[in-house]
Amino acid sequence: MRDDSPGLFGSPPRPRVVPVLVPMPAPTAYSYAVPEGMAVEPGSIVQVPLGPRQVIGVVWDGPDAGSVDPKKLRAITKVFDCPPLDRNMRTFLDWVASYTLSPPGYVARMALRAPAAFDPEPMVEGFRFSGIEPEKLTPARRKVLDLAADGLSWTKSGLAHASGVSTSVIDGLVKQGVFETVFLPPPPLVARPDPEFAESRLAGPQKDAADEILEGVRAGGFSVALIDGVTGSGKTEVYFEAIAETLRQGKQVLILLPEIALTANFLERFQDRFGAKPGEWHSDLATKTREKVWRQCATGDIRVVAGARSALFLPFEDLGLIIVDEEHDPAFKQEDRVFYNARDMAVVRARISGFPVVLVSATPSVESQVNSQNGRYRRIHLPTRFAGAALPDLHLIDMRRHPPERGGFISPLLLKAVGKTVERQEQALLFLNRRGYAPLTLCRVCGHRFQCPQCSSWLVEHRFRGQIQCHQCGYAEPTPQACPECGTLDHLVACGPGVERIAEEVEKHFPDARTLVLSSDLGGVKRLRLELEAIANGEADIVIGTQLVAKGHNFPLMTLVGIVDADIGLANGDPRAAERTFQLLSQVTGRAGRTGRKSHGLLQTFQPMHPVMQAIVSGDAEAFYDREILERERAGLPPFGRLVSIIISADNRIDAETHARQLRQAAPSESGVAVLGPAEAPLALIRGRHRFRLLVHGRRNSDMQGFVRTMLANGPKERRSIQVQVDVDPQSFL
DNA sequence: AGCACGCCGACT
DNA sequence: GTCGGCGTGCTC
Repeated sequence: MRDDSPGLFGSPPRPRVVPVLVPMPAPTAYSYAVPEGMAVEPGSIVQVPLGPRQVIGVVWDGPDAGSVDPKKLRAITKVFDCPPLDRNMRTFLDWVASYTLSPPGYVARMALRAPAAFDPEPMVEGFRFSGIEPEKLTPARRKVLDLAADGLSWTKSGLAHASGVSTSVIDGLVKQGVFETVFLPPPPLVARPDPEFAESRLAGPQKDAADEILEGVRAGGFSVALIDGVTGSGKTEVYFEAIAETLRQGKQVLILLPEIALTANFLERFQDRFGAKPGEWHSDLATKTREKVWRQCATGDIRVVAGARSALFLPFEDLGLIIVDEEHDPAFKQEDRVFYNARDMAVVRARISGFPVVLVSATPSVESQVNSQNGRYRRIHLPTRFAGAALPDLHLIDMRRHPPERGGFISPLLLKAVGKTVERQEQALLFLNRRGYAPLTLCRVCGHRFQCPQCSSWLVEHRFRGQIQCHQCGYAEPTPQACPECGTLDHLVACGPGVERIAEEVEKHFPDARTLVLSSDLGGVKRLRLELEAIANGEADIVIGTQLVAKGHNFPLMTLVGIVDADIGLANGDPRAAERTFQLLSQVTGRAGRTGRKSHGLLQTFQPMHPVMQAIVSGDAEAFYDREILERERAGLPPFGRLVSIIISADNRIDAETHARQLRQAAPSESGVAVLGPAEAPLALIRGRHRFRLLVHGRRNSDMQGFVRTMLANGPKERRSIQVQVDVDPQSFL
């Protein structure tokens, strides 16, 4: 119990009260009392009581609002022995909360995603030669003592291993007092990368590009560079030099990669240059490792982290550079809870802390293109491939003029090209971004379509597995023989192609060729690895692959890339459809042409005049971007406008949440949707520098309507809801 | 987010 | 008569 005896002047001593962010959707920090003798400061990571349980929170900035009923006030349970989140980190978290319209407690929680990392790692038990000779010196004991005679400390297993004896030998020596127990700091997770480990082999344009980036790194302070260049132009080698320079300055480095690109291949390349692996951070890290990485980032033991988007919220001790590789990749966007794009938030974190960011992509996002055109980002262009590897020759196949034979999906032109490639004993890649056998199955008798019982999207037949699967929620069942609607047997018909169906067609035409399907659903990572290796060793002639072939894997023997349906994704209502298609097709066709031999790309399309198709075959990316930028500007889409809907929930939270979910799914991808209570709404509206329109939920919304009318020019729209659209200048994150 | 509480429909 | 679904309110 607290001391509540009267103070010197008669009034009870008031406990110190501090704001604490707790993992809850509350609009502001909660207030907690600091027990006598407990030392906390802004950024301290603490445990506090919240309702019936204990939660992790962070002491926040500013004086406590003092508005909480003192009777409600509870005390902080404990402070963790852990570096507090620094001022810049706190500013960053506040900024992200405000920009994404998210509760600050949720954003803070993203920085505290390591359950038991907040207390120091336990010391490791070790042993040191005490100077006392053993009574009996056996050969095994001799070996151990030879190693440990210098008085350095060893772990038990380390010493046993190094001297080639079993641990019981050590146990015996410890018992006799030959070794004394010491406690060692836990070993670092990864070794320190050495900027001088391997000499940089850059020359020509790569060298110039690296020099230009180094200039920014040496100058210090905030800057953004955008490196662009085709696959194989040496982008990674160039940014490795920026990392080396930052390490020389004694600062930490973060490399953000799309989840899938965090491959062994990348880690090896890093190790070849720096002599050690970077720390890794991604969603399927073991809890223990996760905690170690978090902790060692905070203490500075880890100098470089390569991670997925959530690594942006690690509490680095002294971060000095962020690299965002494949910056255009949609995987940088988080679309649940806190909606953010890690690429943009990386720029914000760098601006707040005052250090450089390097964005990297062969096919930059339209946003970054705009930012580099208007001078916000420094553009660094790598014009050529390494070692003279040529880009493939690209051509369109007009599917209206060269249709496939009945029941097929590959035009005679593409089949011919595949045939020739196989004859020359080279490899061909057929790309189709559709898993399974057919995207839709229906009954020829009654027209029944197989739909997911859980989420109502189409069930996709997977013939290899004998299943029909939902690609939305993962639901699966064995492929039925009879129609569940009318019961007719054997009248189910597959509509449209998937990779399995393309494989079937290929095997029909080239029965002697070795055909391989690469798809994320066919076996785990291990199998995929083996298959990629087999392809590199020339153990396949024709590879049929989904999206995953676009991501960073190289196929040195590939001389033909055929895009089965280049038009997929052009007409799906996403305002980024054209951009995505452009990026995907560029990445896939970039897989070929690293052999030194002549290579080709053939794109099957029904829209040969479409600007995306034209830009791809002509290699004129600028033309595509210029056009896309104009269209976006005209439509007020990102990067020129951001749609933010604020839903004010008066008395029906469930409806409002459902509505919010719908809006999030339907709206352009950079939009924000916030659900607020009536009390919070005015605050949010005034705080933001937004222009907007509103959506109010609830039956009792007359008071809301009055509020909205005075707040905004346009009043209530529908009976129960008023939409507020907030257009935020997306550049305001700078 | 989690948890308790209170309100209505369907059952041992 | 209760069990349990869902909707609502509260947590410093």
